[in-house]
Amino acid sequence: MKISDVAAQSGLSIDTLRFYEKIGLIDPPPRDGAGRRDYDPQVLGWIRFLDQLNATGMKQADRIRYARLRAEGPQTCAQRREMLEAHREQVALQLEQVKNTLALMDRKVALYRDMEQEMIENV
Amino acid sequence: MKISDVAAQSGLSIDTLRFYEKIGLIDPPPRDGAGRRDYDPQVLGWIRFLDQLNATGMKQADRIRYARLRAEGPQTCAQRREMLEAHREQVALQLEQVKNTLALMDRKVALYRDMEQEMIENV
DNA sequence: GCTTGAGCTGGAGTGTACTCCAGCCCGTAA
DNA sequence: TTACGGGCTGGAGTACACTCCAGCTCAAGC
Repeated sequence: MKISDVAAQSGLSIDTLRFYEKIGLIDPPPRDGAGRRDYDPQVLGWIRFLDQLNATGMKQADRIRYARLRAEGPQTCAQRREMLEAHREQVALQLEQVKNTLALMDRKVALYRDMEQEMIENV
Repeated sequence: MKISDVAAQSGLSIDTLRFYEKIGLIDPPPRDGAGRRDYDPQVLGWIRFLDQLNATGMKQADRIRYARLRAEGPQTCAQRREMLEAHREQVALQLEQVKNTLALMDRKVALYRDMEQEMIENV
């Protein structure tokens, strides 16, 4: 796959893909005869996972650390598992917080509706 | 309340409190005889709400817009409600994503455990 | 065979959200 | 009465995560 295809299918920009490669989040792909990156489509799954870690607030530095362990091969399973378990706890807390905020916003919206209603009645 | 008390109880730093005031997220509190900020404890509730908007990904610019509407008084209820409803949708999507990621991480952790077990057996 | 477009590199620039600092003032405790 | 500790201001600095740019190469279509 060309870099433009990966960009289109992953939602990352071409610049971001190269940036991720530079900082070690994505393995440098092989190059074609003209020196252009030629990605294995499997990279899409990895990018999706990186996005999910990102969206749940994992820091770049930690994602890089995870990516490096992953690149080292199966002997780093235990460390990767520990990282995921630690992040899992963060995400679980986040889930509670997001639920609370959702409920709070629903209450506030209802409150504002009441206030609007009252203002109409008091004309 | 002194600024140090608000900082201690809100979890924000003193610098951040002054910064929030500067950009319009927090109303400028009255000053004591020596020119020091003297906060109404109610600000704590407002800061907690700001934190929740923050933690659910609302942009600074939008939080400022909301704060400005709030400062304008009850006639801005409808606009604030609209903002909250829009953000509510974002948060609901986020909730789904966080749930998915949590499930994915659980699967991955289980997978890594299996792999570790297998590596032990294959010694 | 020349133009066009995609991709390449290294490095500079951007936006967001703080965070820190110098140099000042003021009120309380020793 | 002087030495602290806490607070003040305006402005500079930082961290993170991209994003953009100049100037180049290469391959393919006309």
